[in-house]
Amino acid sequence: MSSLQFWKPGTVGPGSTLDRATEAEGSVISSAPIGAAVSIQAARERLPIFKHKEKLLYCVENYGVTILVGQTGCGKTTQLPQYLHEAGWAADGNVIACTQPRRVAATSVAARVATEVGSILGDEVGYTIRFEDVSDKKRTRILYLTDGILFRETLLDPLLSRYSVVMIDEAHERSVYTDLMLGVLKKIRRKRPSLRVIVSSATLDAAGFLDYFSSGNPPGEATIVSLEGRMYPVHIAHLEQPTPDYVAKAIDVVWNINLQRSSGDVLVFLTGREEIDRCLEGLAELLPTLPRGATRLKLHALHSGLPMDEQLAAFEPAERGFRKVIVSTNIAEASVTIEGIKYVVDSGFVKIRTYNPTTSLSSLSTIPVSRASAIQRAGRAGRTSYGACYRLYPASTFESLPPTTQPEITRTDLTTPILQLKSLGIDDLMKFEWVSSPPAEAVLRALESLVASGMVGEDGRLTVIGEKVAECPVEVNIARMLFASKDYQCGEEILTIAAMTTVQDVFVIPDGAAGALAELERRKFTAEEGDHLTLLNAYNAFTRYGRSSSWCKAHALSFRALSRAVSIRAQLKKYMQRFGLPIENCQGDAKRLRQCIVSGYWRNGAKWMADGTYRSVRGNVVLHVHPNSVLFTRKPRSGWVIFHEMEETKKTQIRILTEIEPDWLLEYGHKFHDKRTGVGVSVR
DNA sequence: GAGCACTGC
Repeated sequence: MSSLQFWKPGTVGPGSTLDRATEAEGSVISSAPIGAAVSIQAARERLPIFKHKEKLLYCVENYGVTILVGQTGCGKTTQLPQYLHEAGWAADGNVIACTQPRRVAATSVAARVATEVGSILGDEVGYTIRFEDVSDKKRTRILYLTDGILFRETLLDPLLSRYSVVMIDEAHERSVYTDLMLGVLKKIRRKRPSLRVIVSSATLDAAGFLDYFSSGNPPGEATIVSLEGRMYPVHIAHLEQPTPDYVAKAIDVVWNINLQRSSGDVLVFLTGREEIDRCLEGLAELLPTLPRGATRLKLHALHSGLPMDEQLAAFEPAERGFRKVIVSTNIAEASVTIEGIKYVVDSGFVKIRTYNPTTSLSSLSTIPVSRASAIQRAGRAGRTSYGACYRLYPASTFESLPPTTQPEITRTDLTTPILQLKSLGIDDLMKFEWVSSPPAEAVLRALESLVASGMVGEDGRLTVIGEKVAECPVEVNIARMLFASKDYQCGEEILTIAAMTTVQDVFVIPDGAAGALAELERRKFTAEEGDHLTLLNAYNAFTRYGRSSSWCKAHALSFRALSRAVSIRAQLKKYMQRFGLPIENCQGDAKRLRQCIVSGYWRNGAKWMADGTYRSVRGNVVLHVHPNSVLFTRKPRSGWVIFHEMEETKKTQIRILTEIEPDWLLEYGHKFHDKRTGVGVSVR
């Protein structure tokens, strides 16, 4: 067993967030004309330090766009909206909006600010997230919402006329909706210059946002505000040599931290469930060799696939005499904060989903993290006291990492975003000002698929059904299926299937012997026809047995997923009623149901092969059935299926399958054949 | 015959 002696001490470079974190608390406020002050570092050096919040107000009041740099904990999210309120920005019925990429952030921040203001949550201060609107249309002055909700609001009110200020918080995370919102806000400000925009980021790439808003606009002035957060210094150490196996190295390092370093919990960043389990097994094997008198270890896994109670267990403080070790995915980088972490072990890798528009395949691959991510991970060690971060790669590797992660909009399926942009009247997508442009191929393929599915006409404009589908908060294929349910008289069941395919991880599979048990439980719901109907059975059983969490546990179902499906179903039901779609029961006619599913997913047909794999109708790709499918072990009687989605991991896998008749595919293939190549679906 | 990073409407 090696010791920690080989660690080469080092610090993060000047100008990085961590470096600045060691500075005294206080706020730096700067203002400079657009174009002149593109460098935030330069602006910081030039400009005076103010400690009075009035100065902050002044800056925002005078200029249209504000770029805000401040790391977690500096109070930008909670304080700035309050300053704006005090300064009168919420007068005359105006609302100050602050967007968050995640639901938990929107709710928890709103609760805190409501307390600080001395108001009841939902009165002067409120929040809006999907399924939950805790705000008052007349009384709420400061509103926290998810960026997805605000984007949806632009579909109804294209100028966002109820807001005087929109603050896009955590913009550095660059979620799809953050990027779409920024694009739309730039457009809105041309028509309504009185709308103030604040873009808030924890990393220094914020200067890019300033460039974005200033380009193509008449000369004006923008403001750069920089707030310093309160954080403790974190000592950074790198490996001298790269390691061939970072999981083994992580085990080694955690073990040595425990033997050689003072008390404090350890957080390990790995990429996925498999690595986490391997790391925890390795540590568990070492436990019997722990010297007498050494601190004992309490081991926790943390990833989104775990049931809620197991996730929460990782947040509980360890018992006296124990050191907590949490082995986590990227979920601990930004989504959750764990108190008491003093040591971070960073593999330097992350699993990321990318979409290939040419093959319409999304794949999950392990890639090196960005420098911004590595800094963010290290920062997790310095929230309650000084800490240390052990990077399982050399310092030279850190320097060669990309500065930031590729924005999601550049590596995702654009079908839904483009449908929504068109609904906003943005028809010429080549002229839309993206913060980061997605690949042209991705835009073209998305347009093609919208034309093929009848959402967009040959003129490039939305069709009547396209307008309606754009309003529905589901993907296009599901919306098509909902609309088709009128013809097949099965709205009630299709509504459930739509909700159940939207949530993931319905069937819980515990490890080991319990896994086999879960498999047996799942068979109770199995429908011969395939996974869609199996999901329908599970949902119906869930509601029949009182939506109880203990019932779910006994039947290896995820209570969280099913509860979410109930909410989504209720929301989609409202849309169906609004569009005058009947919600009829199919009277047990599974054939009608399956035909209705094909109406949305006819492009996802596949043919069974003798070796147990499938071939896709489009492209003749070799497909493997996901082990979770009820058709994993069975040949479909007709030899044909349609599937909900395909994904590339080690192999190309298809999930959620239903057996169909091949001529159903032909029916839709003729109706909506591929306009570009002139080739329809061939079923032979 | 075997597996899924994380969000959001």
